[in-house]
Amino acid sequence: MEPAKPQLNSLLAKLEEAGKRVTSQRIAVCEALLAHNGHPTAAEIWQHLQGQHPAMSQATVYNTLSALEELQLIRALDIVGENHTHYDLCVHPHVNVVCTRCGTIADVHTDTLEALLGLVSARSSYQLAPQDGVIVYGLCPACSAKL
Amino acid sequence: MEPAKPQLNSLLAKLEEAGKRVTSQRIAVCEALLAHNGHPTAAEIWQHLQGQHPAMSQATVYNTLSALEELQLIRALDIVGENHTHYDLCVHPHVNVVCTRCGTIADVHTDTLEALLGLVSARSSYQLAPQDGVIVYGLCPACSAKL
DNA sequence: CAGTTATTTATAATCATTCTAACATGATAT
DNA sequence: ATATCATGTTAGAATGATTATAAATAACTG
Ligand SMILES: [Mn+2]
Ligand SMILES: [Mn+2]
Ligand SMILES: [Zn+2]
Ligand SMILES: [Zn+2]
Repeated sequence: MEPAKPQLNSLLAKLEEAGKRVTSQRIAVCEALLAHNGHPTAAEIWQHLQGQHPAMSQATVYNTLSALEELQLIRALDIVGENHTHYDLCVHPHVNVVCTRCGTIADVHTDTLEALLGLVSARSSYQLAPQDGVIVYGLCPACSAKL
Repeated sequence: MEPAKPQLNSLLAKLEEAGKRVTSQRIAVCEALLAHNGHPTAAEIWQHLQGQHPAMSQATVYNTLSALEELQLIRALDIVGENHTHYDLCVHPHVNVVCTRCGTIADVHTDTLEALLGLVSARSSYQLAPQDGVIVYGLCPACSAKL
């Protein structure tokens, strides 16, 4: 049900298509995004790159993530209670379920979300972005058990 | 369709019930929240109170909002691209539609959201908070027209 | 009232993110 | 190729919302 993970080549192709240069730093950030299977933060990407690209500046990570976000190749998730922005490689609309205790994020893919977005667009007259996802909050099974 | 705005007395009663003292500062913050019909930030609340309560510290506004949030009397909204947290007095699950150009927030109340949340809870096994709402992003009619 | 605790205040500290300016790199045009 | 120009990278400084601290104040208890 859930869409296939994007390929490195397609990310780089779209960067180039947008007139951005495909630098070694941008390739590395894209690779790190693909390597992380969840919803990484800028700091996590930067840390992950310290081994292979020790000269990489944090600003470059931030700049690259911003560029990818503007091209709608990734999505920024601002999560209440966390001070780092998380990024989502999956730009197909889906629900991100965040545990308010431990921060674990689960993805739920369902066409009920698309139904909701259609309804919201019609009712509000807002033009929604085609890859709008949502965040909901709760307790993950492990944290629920611990209470 | 949308639930009635909460009363000042009910907010204060729940604070007291939770063992919190009902101070003049907390009353003022609650009043300011009720007076603002939208989704105010801490800074907006504090500015609004400058006239009547010029000695009110920003920390008190932050502390009061945190207390109200913990008691689930208000909800924090972290919006991508804005650096201030917004607060929502309406804790009935609904969709907050944010304009990515001008920041205007519209509310959409629909039971499709509750259907979605039920489905998400079942599929993810997370225990969702009873007043979980969501945020979606788009262009408001006015901003759409300007492009 | 006196004793205890919660709250408020002013201020400083935190820290994720953005800005700056110098340098490096890649593309383009002679 | 070499010069020129635009774009990207870097280290470090600046920003600014939020949080922490510690002293002063206000509310509750008996
Ligand atoms: Mn996701
Ligand atoms: Mn709302
Ligand atoms: Zn958890
Ligand atoms: Zn707008």
